[in-house]
Amino acid sequence: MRTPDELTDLFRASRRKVTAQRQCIFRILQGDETHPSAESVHAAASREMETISLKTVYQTLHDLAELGEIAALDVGTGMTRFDPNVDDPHHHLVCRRCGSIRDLVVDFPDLAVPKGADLGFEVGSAEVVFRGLCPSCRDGYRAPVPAVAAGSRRT
Amino acid sequence: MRTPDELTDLFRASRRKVTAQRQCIFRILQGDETHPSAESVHAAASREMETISLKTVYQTLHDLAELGEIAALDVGTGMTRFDPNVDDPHHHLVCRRCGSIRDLVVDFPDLAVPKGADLGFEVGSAEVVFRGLCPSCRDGYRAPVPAVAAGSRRT
DNA sequence: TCCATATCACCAATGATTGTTGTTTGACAA
DNA sequence: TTGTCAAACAACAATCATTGGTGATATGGA
Repeated sequence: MRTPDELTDLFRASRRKVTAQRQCIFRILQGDETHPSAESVHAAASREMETISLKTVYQTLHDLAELGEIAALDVGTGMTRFDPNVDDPHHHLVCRRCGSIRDLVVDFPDLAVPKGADLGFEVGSAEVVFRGLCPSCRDGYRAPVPAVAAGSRRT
Repeated sequence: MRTPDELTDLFRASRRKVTAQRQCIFRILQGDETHPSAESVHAAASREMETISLKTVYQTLHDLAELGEIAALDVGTGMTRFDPNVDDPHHHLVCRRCGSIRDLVVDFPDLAVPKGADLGFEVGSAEVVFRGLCPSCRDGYRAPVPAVAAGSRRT
């Protein structure tokens, strides 16, 4: 993701308006490696702007995703997670207890659909999700698992 | 997944009851390679049993997943998809237009988190999702995209 | 500064999934 | 076969993440 200032220009160039709320969200995402949900971003933004609405946060996150400045991930934690790191290709480690996500910047050279095995699919991209336990959860720390969508029961 | 008869025994052995509804679901899943959603299974079951409730379908699918007889997948199509093929390890091809899923039985030997790169994570499993267009969608066929969860807008 | 329009905050709606409740039914033993 | 009881059923309401209206406000180029 670019800097808040660059994003300001980018938004104006794409006929989008730059509001105080959006700049606040830009700043929050800047350097955030926690792969926050919309809700998390809203919580952080609310600390700076009491009245910012969740809808505004969703809107801005979608705009950023549309511009390719952040990536929207669905790794089965019940909420869409947003990843400001779109500059170097990477995969993800997902904690199956608390849902925390870490980037894994490793290239798997042979990760491609073998010729003839694609069943006619026109394959565009590959994502790898490693599931396991994050250091905290592995060490038996029982943090309250963040509220998770009704339907995201994992096995 | 085992045969309906074997599943009957397995359910009894695990103190679960075997009802007509459950056996109907066993039969529907048997050999199904479409990675159906709970809703799809319910639609198929309704053809045999008018009054079967969606809740019952969810319950049985969860039981089967708990027993390891089917796998619950979240590949970002907005609904949990269920995969009766748990016997040979495989990955998935997901159509980004219509959400159809195909198995890809290919082993990627170097697919592992390199030592030292795991950030303290205790990694248990790896899933690969290839995204692209299925043959129908690639050929320009514009099937009505199945209704998708509100929050599953993909970029 | 002014205007067209994007964005805001608030509230209601949506869709997948789960909780609740009162009734039915499978499993197992007498 | 029948009695018993917990498990499972169907119907309905609730939940959670996310999105759709709507009237008011603020942005950015002229």
